[in-house]
Amino acid sequence: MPRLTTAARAANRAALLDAGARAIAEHGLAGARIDDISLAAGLAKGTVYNHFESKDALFRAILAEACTLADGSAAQVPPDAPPVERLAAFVAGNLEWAVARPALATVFARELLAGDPETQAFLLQAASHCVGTVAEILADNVRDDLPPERLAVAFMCHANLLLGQHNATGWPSVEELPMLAASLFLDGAGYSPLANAIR
Amino acid sequence: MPRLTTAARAANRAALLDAGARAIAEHGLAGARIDDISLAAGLAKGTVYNHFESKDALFRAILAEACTLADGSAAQVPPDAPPVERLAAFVAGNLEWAVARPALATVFARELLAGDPETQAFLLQAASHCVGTVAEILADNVRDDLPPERLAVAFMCHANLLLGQHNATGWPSVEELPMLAASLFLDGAGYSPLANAIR
Amino acid sequence: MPRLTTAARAANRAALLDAGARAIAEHGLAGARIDDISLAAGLAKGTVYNHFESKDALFRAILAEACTLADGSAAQVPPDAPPVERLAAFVAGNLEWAVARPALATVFARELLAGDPETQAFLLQAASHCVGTVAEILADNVRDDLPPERLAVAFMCHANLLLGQHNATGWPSVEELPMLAASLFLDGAGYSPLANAIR
Amino acid sequence: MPRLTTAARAANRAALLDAGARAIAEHGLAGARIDDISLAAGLAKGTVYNHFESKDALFRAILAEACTLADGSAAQVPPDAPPVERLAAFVAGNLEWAVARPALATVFARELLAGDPETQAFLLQAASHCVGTVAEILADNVRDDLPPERLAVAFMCHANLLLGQHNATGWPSVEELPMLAASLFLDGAGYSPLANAIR
DNA sequence: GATGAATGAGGGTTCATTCAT
DNA sequence: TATGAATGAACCCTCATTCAT
Repeated sequence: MPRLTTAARAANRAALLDAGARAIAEHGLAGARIDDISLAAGLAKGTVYNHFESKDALFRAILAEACTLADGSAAQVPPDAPPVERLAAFVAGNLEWAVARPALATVFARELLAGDPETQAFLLQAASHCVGTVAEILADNVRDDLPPERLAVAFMCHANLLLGQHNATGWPSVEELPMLAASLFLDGAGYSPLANAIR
Repeated sequence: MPRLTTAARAANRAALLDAGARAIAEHGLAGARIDDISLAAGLAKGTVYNHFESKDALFRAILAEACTLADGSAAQVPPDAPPVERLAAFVAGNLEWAVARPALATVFARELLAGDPETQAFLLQAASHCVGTVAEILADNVRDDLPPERLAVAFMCHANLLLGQHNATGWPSVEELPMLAASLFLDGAGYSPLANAIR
Repeated sequence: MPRLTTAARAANRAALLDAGARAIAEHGLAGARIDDISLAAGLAKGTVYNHFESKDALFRAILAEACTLADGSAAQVPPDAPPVERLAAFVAGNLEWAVARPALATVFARELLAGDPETQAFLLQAASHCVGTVAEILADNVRDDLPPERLAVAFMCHANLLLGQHNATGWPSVEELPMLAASLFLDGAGYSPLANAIR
Repeated sequence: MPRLTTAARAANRAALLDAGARAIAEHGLAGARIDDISLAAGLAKGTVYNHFESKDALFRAILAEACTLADGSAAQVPPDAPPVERLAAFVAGNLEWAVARPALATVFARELLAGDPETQAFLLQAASHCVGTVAEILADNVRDDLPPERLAVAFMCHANLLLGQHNATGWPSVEELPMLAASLFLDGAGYSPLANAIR
């Protein structure tokens, strides 16, 4: 079996993942039809089952791909910088793939925000490096009464909420979004002249 | 000679709304079965359709009920108090029904956070009084670069995220949740000695 | 139980028969809903079952009413007249109620033309006087190779077909329809100068 | 790599059309169950929906098949012959498929005679060649007061009525039916010695 | 007798999954 | 390996009928 076939096979798999993310982003998991996904990928229905055990396995693979991208973004956060800038860099890194693959980002955000517990657990485990990085940023820089790991997830949700705002209304722009997310999270939305002054 | 059992009819409708919220909270809209909902309400399948046009109409009625409860909570926010306390009172008011009817709150939060645009638009319109109250609280107390209406929705999402935390892990407790939500939102998670000092 | 109530009860029954005929004419037996019928009669759903055993019994009662009217028309055919005129008189008599109650006529015609065997048998028995009258007219005036009873039914179908034409297109008019039906049936549509000459 | 079993697929479609015609002839459209139709065709319920959009689309396809057969019969009517014989040939041609597929003929006749206006319009359009042929035969050979197209439909109904007689009672026989239909239609049922003499 | 809410069997339709080619 | 027709369990919804008031 020549390696060209292997490359084509990988391309088919990637096409299915992409088409699946787009269908699920638009119609939800239950509303996305295997038939439509395979057609959008330029393949036949049955081919989906040559690559994935089931619709659910396809869904999981899509989430896993998003987690891999998120983990990759986390790896590029500069180690030595103020917390606000590290958080903003984290958001900016994720924004790169989220802008390139908006459907994938939509699915990822939706499950992170409101997925059932099982799916959320899967995400946290598959994106553990990502969560750990954010938690580490926050660990020494937040109020003592807040557990860092939970805040890390909260921050990711918070950033995704802003991305939803951007997708829906254009505000905030891609350029301002990372710093806005970071500063809103750390300093709040309140009008604090003193806090702003020292920032 | 109209039916005299108007009260019984209303009770049946309420039972269907409650059973529907519970089923949808657990299995999602697509996964909730009309048959199960009616049985959980102690009624037969067909009775659902004496009260609601379709599964989707039932879903909408459930969301509308949540919006009504949210609007009611908003009406009880004290007019003269510091913003943090008004926000906390808003959260506390909603917490009352959210704790009494966790499934309803779950459905409401999920759609507010991650519903499709159509559903989100429905929610904002059905809970417009609620959104308006929060926006009014925030209007004079947030950084100038942030539109109050959007922040109002963001705050509601933010509080629901914390409620999700509470339901999943027990933290934060019902008592501390309102003030935590309000202060996190206004002042951020950052360690700001000066800001904390003046708070 | 006072007799006024009895009259009202009869009126309710008549209203149900009329509404039933209209609903069935428009939507067919399967498509006509008991709910709609009772509402159109100004009554509630359950009342139908105070007057008729079942939907099917209502249907049968509607057909029986049509048969009664048809039998009445047959009774008024003049005994001493040329066959063509007697047939025309038969058609004209039926046209009176058919024009007054088009829905009832539609249901009657449809079942006569294309009802299932059971229903057709019911009609022939319920309208036996009517069929007998036509058969008697035809008995001595048709080709020897044709059985009169079957021709009687054929003639009634034939006349109903023309009524359908009238209802759909306005042609032939109510005035010309009876004689057209009779003459077409007896003399055919062919251009027969000799036959026409002696007619 | 398209499916190679195109022939098998066509056979399945034909089996569904045939089973559908038989079920609808026996129970009516509303009374025919998709489940029974598919089982009678040796297929599973869902397969019906691989071939037809809906029950109604299946019904339409059945009618269309009858119209195609009717059009084919019309094409074989000899061009140069007396009108009576051309009409009889038309009936004989249709009798061939009607005898081979009695259920299909029953459905076709029922809708032609008593279908709702929409269905009748569909039939006339789908069998336009057939109607045109009969109208052309009648055009120069009927009384001046009769529009040929309407008579064409009337003749088809008339012939179907006789076919119904044949199916129900055995009279008239298949052999005598075509000429009886033609002569009854053109010359009527009346005892016209002169007309008969010149025929 | 009239009412209309409740009932639940019944049936049309969907779609994830299988498997012969 | 890719294909796509076949499968059938699952599920929403309809509506004739019942019966407590």
